[in-house]
Amino acid sequence: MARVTQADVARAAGTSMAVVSYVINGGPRPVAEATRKRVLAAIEKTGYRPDGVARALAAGSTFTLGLVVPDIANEFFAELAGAVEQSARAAGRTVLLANSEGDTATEMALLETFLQRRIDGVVIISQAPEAADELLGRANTRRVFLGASPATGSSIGVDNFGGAVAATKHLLEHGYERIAMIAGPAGDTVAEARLAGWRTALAADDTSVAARTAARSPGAAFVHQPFTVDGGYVGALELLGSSAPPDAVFAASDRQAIGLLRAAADEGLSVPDDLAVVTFDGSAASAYAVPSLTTIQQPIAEMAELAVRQLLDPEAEAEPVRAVLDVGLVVRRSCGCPSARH
Amino acid sequence: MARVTQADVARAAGTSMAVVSYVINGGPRPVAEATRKRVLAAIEKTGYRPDGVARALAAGSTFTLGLVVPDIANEFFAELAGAVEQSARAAGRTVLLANSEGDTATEMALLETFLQRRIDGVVIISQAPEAADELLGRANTRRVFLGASPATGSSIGVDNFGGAVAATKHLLEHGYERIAMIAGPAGDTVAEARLAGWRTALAADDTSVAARTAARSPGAAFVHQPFTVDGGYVGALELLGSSAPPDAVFAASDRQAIGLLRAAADEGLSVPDDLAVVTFDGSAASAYAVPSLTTIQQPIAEMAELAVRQLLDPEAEAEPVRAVLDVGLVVRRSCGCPSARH
DNA sequence: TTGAAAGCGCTAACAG
DNA sequence: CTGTTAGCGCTTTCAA
Repeated sequence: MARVTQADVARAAGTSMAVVSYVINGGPRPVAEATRKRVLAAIEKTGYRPDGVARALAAGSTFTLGLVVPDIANEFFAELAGAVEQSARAAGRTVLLANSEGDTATEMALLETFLQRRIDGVVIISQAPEAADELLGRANTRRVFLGASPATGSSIGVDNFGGAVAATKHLLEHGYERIAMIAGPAGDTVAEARLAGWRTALAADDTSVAARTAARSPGAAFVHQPFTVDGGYVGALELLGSSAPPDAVFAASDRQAIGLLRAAADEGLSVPDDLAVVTFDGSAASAYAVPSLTTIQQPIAEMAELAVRQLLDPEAEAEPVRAVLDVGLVVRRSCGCPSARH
Repeated sequence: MARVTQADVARAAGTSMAVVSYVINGGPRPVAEATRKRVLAAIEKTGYRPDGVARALAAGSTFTLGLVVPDIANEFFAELAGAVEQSARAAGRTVLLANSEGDTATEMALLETFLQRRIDGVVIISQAPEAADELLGRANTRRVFLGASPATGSSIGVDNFGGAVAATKHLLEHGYERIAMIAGPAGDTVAEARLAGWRTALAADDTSVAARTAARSPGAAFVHQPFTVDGGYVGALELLGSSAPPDAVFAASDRQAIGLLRAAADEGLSVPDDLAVVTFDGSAASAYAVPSLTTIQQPIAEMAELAVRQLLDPEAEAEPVRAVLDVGLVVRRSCGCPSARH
């Protein structure tokens, strides 16, 4: 009933612990084929299971990656977490998941416990990139930031500005004239980039009333709201209740768009007929919504894969990635495109 | 730059490693207040961070819990994962999250890596409860099953049967006569319990056409589908396309209900006017859907809390919990209740 | 109340 | 190619 250790296996195989270790790890010394077979048989026979903790202590690696997200119940982060876990698993690593709840102090506390557990690296969607980077740097721990990132070091993001421009342009091409925006929290880098994209696209389109409106009273046509369903709901009500309600809205995230849909329904507005919507993220929820949401799709799997590779690749140690991935417009129903499936 | 160890702290405090350990862990031996202060100061000064791996090896506990869910991108599981993580964190534990992808082999492999990492216990939503229980039992690892569970051991579930009865009854009270069901996968215990509840409620209501229909051709009024949005979509199309389409549907999960909503929209059916819907789970998505979904609410936080407590409580070791928690009907718009908010 | 030292189970020099 | 052994950093027994 006691735990089977490497020593037991060695005894059963009539060899030494070192050799057992070599066959398990495929190195660092070669082992004769016959010996290898005997060891494997002994492992089988004894039901030996390597002790990851002891191995981590001796080898100096836990084979574990940490992932910090603001909110795992947010489908976008849930999908990302799933993708990271998959990439990590493919690389023989396990992932420790933590929720910062969008709170800086919690985030730092989580990183602290990660460090205590000696994770090999962390993927983080940070609320305070500089502070997080500094802490991890001091602990000499590899890290890659998704979204908001510190001035230096590895980060993977998407072209938030370009995506927002594309989204807004699409709405403009539909002929909508009062294109409002539900933006993310003020000060958030990602949110600001999307907001800037929307502004830029409108400004470039001098025929639109929206452009003139935005230019004259830049505060009128958008609202800052958290990246939540509720944020989208509240923001939408505000926009729709204004003296000059929009005929289209660009929501900075799928979560907000879901809230916007709910608000439109409450106001008796039909989407896209009375109000067109384009959003940002491309989580599965955007496809399932009624009506389905035209959205700027983030390459989730690619981001996850890239992040994990950067963390694990010994070569990559020296030179950080500063990736800005492309996003694509996925046309569905909510923008009013007649040809869209669903 | 090298790692600060307990020995460094001991040196800085002018004491021994043992004493440092005592103050960090608050035992098992008492420490003079003055010494304690010196040690604390030394920890501060050196920037010492305990090594969780070494501690785990020496103490025999990793302070880590494992959680296995079928699919983290499913909002219900995501919410559950969030709740488990929160409960675990409150108890000073970290959680290792893994996705079985609904696959038995993957599930077993994940449990195997958990065991290697010597997690202190696991919370699992299993595809193969008996096999999982056997594996964990052999490894002497504490576990609690959520949903499907083995014949013995700790499990926490909800009253699936009762909830389904309540959901169906509610539809019956509305006066709907052809109440169909999108059931979960055939053979799944949870799915079968919900299906049985629906059947029972219909059978008890001898005035309804649905009851007669179900009694005469039990295969006609329900379809087995996976617990996914797509499953709901496909199932709904099948039901709606039948020669005697339903005027109400009970979906076995929120995910399926989302798909059902989409299918209804595609068919030009308005919910709840043309088709009433009640679902099961009560994830946040059910509240955000348009129309908002009347649902059987599972007590997610309570389940998580109970599970973590059972895993950690030394007393609980001997006697397993076999909890069946109550569920409640949350009335929203999709069932046709006029008074419902949204 | 404190300290010395024996492990926890494994990896990887190093020596053969 | 194989074996011996010194740690990895911490907890805890045991003796002082």
